[in-house]
Amino acid sequence: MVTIKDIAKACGVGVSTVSRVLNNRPDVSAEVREKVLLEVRRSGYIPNNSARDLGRNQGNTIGVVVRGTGNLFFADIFNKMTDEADARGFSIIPRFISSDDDEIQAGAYLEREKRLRGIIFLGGRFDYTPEEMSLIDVPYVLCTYSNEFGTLPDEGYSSVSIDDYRTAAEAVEMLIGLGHRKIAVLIPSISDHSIGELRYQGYRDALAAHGIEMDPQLVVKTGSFDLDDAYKNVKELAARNRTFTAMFAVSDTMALAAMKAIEDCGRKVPEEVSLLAIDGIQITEYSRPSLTAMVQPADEIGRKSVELLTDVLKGKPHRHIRLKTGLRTGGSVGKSPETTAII
Amino acid sequence: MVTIKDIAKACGVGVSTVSRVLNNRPDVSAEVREKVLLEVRRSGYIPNNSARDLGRNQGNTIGVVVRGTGNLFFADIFNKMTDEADARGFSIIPRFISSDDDEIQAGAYLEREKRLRGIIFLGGRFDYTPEEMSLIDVPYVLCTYSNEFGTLPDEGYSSVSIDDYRTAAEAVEMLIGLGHRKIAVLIPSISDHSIGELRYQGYRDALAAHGIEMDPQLVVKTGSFDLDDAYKNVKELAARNRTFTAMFAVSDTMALAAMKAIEDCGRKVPEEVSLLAIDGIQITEYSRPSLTAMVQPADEIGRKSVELLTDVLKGKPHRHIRLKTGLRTGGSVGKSPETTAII
DNA sequence: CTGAAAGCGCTAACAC
DNA sequence: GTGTTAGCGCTTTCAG
Repeated sequence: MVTIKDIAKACGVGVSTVSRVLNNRPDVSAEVREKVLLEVRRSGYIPNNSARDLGRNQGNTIGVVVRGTGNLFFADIFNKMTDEADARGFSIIPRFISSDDDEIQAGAYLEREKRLRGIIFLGGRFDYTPEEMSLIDVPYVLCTYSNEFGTLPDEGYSSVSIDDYRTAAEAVEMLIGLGHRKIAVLIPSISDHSIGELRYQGYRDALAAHGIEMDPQLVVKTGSFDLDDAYKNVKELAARNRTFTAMFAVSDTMALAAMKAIEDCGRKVPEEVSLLAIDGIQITEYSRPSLTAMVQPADEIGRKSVELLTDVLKGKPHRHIRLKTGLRTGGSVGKSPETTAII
Repeated sequence: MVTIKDIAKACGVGVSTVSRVLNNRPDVSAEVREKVLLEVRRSGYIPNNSARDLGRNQGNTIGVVVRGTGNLFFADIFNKMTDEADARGFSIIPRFISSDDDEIQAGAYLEREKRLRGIIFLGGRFDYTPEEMSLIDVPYVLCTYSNEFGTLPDEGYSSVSIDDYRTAAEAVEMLIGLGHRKIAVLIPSISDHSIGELRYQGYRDALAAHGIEMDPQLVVKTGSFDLDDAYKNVKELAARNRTFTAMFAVSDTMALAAMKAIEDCGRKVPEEVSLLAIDGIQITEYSRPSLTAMVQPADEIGRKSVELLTDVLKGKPHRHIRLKTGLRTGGSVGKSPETTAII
């Protein structure tokens, strides 16, 4: 194996000079730099990352803790993160944990084990406290969520997310605009201080703003993002309650399960029940009818997360980015059948 | 930061003893081991990976080159790989490349840059030659595919895959058994020396074995695994050809797009057209009708890939594992309408 | 600008 | 069994 010493010897310079060249340090004469670079290329030398990391007592590794396995939306984001990290000279080490596990614990462990420079939390709770986060000693960014229910100072972390509350409210308002009054909501939990809670609030407030009384019967809490749970719960609702004409689902894939459940109960989407969701991953465009969704810009979320983190690593201050969602018009949303009847 | 020296000092032993305990070496007395372990836990000490790697002159990193971004099936597998790697004390560094990129090139670069111990190729071509693979200097395993069209010696690499040819043939035979004769196939390419080609051969041979002449019109080549391409191509076929009563898709998600295309052309699944695919990811169970599929054991594929690689790293010989697929009965497959008519 | 030398934290002989 | 010590390959003072 060719090491920095070999390069130094071959060029008749000291190792520190080679090190300087390798790290683009300015204090090397042009000709020496040229010679070293040439030898590096000739010999196919690639610096040993472990030695580097050990030497400067830090790596170029970013940990990504993905909470919620099987989340197809996260897969897209994660992909883009690795691309962006590569482009910026960082490696990404992923850790997938289930929604039941503690992401902070996982992150803290990963940080020490792998000497991370920073951590990106992809999916998680909104209620961290400074005490809790003190376990994490490197900069971190919350991805797809923020700290709405917690007490973290803004300047202590970065975040990239959509405005969950607003997006949900807009979605529900769109349904209201189409004449829907009995609007169900499909959600893992309304009080877990997680993304679902925020979207639930958007739903609740949108109804209230339009003078619509909320029917607790129509709040379907599944306990998870799992499709099977979504299907079961919606089927149960649809079987015993035929009043609702629309449903707002906090996730794309849950909406797909809901669509099946609703149709399996003999009700048509969108003629009898409209279905609207947040996320907008590609495959839900191919349901029948294709799912209407508030699309999160997955690529941008992934890229921005890495950008923010590396910026902080370079000394820039923490930032909080809110990305816009776009409406993907599908065929799952229509006017309320009751409206139509009245007309 | 707490280091191995701190532990040693606190326990009144030498660093090598601590090292031995940390590495589960047998030559340490039970009581010393106990004491060290206790102090490790008390202090929250976590070994520095870089130093470890440098010390033993090798990392514990496995590279995973994922070819084909957006492949939902791969996401599942990749997940499980990281779990298994963690459990075995390895980290995984992923690299996602598009189907147009060269996975060997990507792997070779990753190997040198990150000092990989081994590489897992998730998705790729089947026609590698030894010359080509000589770029890769560490053990590697081909995941979800093998070297059917190439010239690699079996003992030079590992692989984990299903029997693509057999699985495809079985799928088509199942359709034939239900009276179907005009069976279309949906596939990226029939001659790219990739997974599709193998499955195409299974399709072709199954037809031949049952004396059914293949209709070239019914071979839909999309050029990619992309859903949009699948939709467009199937729609085109369905618009001008109403003879086929069944379609075999080489991937789940393509099948979903096909289902939509077929129904958008006014034909019913499964009454008029049966649809059968390979992969079996969860979400395709929630199409309407739910997709019937030959399910690949994603979890096992992921875990076995890592197991095989780490085994080889321990000195064991390369192995080739063929995992069984299981039929997931959905609602997208039925008897041929022509059969029914005859009865 | 450049080189010598002292670590970074751990592993692995080697001696006891 | 256990401690001592010499590296692993690189970064980074510190002189010059």
